[in-house]
Amino acid sequence: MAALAGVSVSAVSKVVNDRPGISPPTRQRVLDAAEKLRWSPSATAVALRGARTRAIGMVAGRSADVLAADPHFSVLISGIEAELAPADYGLLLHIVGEEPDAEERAYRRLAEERRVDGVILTESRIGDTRFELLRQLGLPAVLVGTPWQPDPIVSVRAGGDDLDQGAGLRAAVDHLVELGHRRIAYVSGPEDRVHTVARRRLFEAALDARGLRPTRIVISEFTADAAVRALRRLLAEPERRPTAVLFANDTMAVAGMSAARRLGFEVPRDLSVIGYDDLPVGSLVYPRLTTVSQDLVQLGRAAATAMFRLLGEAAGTAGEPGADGSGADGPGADGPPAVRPPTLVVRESTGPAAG
Amino acid sequence: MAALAGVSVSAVSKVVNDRPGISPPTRQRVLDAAEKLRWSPSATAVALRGARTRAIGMVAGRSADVLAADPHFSVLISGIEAELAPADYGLLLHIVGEEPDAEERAYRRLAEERRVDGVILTESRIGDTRFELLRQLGLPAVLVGTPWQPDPIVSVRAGGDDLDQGAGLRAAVDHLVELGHRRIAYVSGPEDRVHTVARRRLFEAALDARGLRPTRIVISEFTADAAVRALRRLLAEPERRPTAVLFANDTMAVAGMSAARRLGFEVPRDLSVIGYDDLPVGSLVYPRLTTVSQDLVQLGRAAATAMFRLLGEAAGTAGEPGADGSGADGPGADGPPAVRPPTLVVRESTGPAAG
DNA sequence: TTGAAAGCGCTAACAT
DNA sequence: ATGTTAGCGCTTTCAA
Repeated sequence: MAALAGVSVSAVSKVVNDRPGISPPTRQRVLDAAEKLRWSPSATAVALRGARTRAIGMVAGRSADVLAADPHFSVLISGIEAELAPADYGLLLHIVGEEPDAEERAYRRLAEERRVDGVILTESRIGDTRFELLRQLGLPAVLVGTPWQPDPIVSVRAGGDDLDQGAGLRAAVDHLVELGHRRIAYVSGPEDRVHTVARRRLFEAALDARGLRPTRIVISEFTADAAVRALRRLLAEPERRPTAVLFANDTMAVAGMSAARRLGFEVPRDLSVIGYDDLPVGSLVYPRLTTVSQDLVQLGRAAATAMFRLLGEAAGTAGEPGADGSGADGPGADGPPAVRPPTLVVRESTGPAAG
Repeated sequence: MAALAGVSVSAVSKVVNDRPGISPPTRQRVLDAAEKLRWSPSATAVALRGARTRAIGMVAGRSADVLAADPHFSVLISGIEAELAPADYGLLLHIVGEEPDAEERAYRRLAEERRVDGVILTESRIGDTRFELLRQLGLPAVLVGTPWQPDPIVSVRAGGDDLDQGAGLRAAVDHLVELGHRRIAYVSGPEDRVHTVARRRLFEAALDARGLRPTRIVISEFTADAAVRALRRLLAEPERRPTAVLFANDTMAVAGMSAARRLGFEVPRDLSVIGYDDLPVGSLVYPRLTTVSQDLVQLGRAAATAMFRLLGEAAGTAGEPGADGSGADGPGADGPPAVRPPTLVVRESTGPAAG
């Protein structure tokens, strides 16, 4: 456009980027022309020139249908987008299969092809190699969760500093103990994830603090079927039967409740059930699920904010270093991304211990 | 890279694009160099040059938390991604608020900034203005669903041609009638969506075919609360009380079942319930939800495939017109994207009519 | 078979 | 205050 509609190319550039050295009349003419032609700078050209793509990447190393069944991920994405959208950033999603190198390839492409300014990682794993990879690739990264070992990667998690991480689980155990429960079981997920292990440990610690030991810990998988199987085993032997069960997440807890009901146990009369995450499904079912709630949407927002901060610093070499305060310019660097610690939400799936 | 690691820039270009006019040795040298340097063409530069961004856009005109609560969308995305990923296409997501012009702005940006090669639309609406807008913008578009009025836009839906669209609902009604139900209610969603109206009509037609009339049709909203309220009204007057209820989607159906249970009605003993979509949540609950199943993942794949076809044609003006058959090149143009018609999946939430 | 060179739409020096 | 110009990393004629 530019030349055709008014003046010269650099004038246009200066106007759209709010650079000084433009007279009000010229400025206005450019704005008018842009308006009339419905023109706006080509993102590709800008990216080519300046290395800013205004897109953040996410790679999900799971199959499409597993992902579809797991709302956790989509809730997180909602949060991330909530922050990205106003800054006019896009989210570039890449769902790759379960094969380990598919994931690595995806990150490599993202980096080599310069498609995104940075990536957000989730599902922190034990022995995670992604941080190192991303560092090699020079791709700014933010982790949602806790690194498996001390690592300089930027990360966000509910409760911020680790001190508050266990608050929800402690409240859950206290709640059960006050209801008279003494035999409390925990159904964990696959322990190659950091958060899975952390939650289980936090649970054990909370129980320990009340002088109790877990009745059972069943390591299973993150699927509804696995939850059902775990519950079945838990309820099989009458003499060791728990009166309450905590699950590693809401989906498993809901599946567990159904299984209990199917086996003839009424919730919460015969068995109390507690989930983790506080997904919408928890209040859809009957009885409504008591759960440890963490603000996943907020967590997503925090991750995006942290990413903006990271990019702001990275771009600091040549960009606008000061506070021009004009807003509407994307990455702002204000307060630290704080996410409230997990809390217990008592609904209907917990009650006094049977007998 | 190129020059440094071997020969000349155009040689490299020819190699990576499988263009003729390269001797095997040269070719090999380029490949080796690229391998060693872990180099691959910059997506931005390619896009700038050739108008292909290898990204598809999607704009969701809903607030982040509404979206989070609705798995429908994420399942669809899984399907789309399943097709995009192997072709090395990315999905650029934009979640904008409910404000009407925010959505339009998002599409405009996508088009003006040339960030994507095309967009996939969902949630076909009555009086939808998006097709026209996209046409103006010159952005290739594929609709998941049926246009509200005859429109040249490319669209995909379960059952392909409209003839089979009602199969699931007919089966559902037949199933209920055979179980002895005569008073069958339908809880619809907001009728500004095409599919909402279509499903309700299909239901009425199916009922009509059996010589019955719907006991009640309650237009509500697509939320769990609304479903609960609707059900409450439905069960309020004993003399007109239905023995079976169909819901416009699974989430509402699950919420409805819980509400029934809370009101003292046992499902399916006192009330049969049928959902629509067949989302994972349906088999998580007790009793497991009988539902009209459509293959949402497949629908997503079909949309992506249709998009590739569209892009292939659009690019045909200057691109490779023939069948070079080398694969790995992205948009293939094979069979038509067929998605199986909706079918009834009978689980546990339906049973013989009470009394 | 290979290389040189002209842009794609922008931004940032450098003139004017 | 404004215009000119050299690339960013590629693809693609066109010459050699």
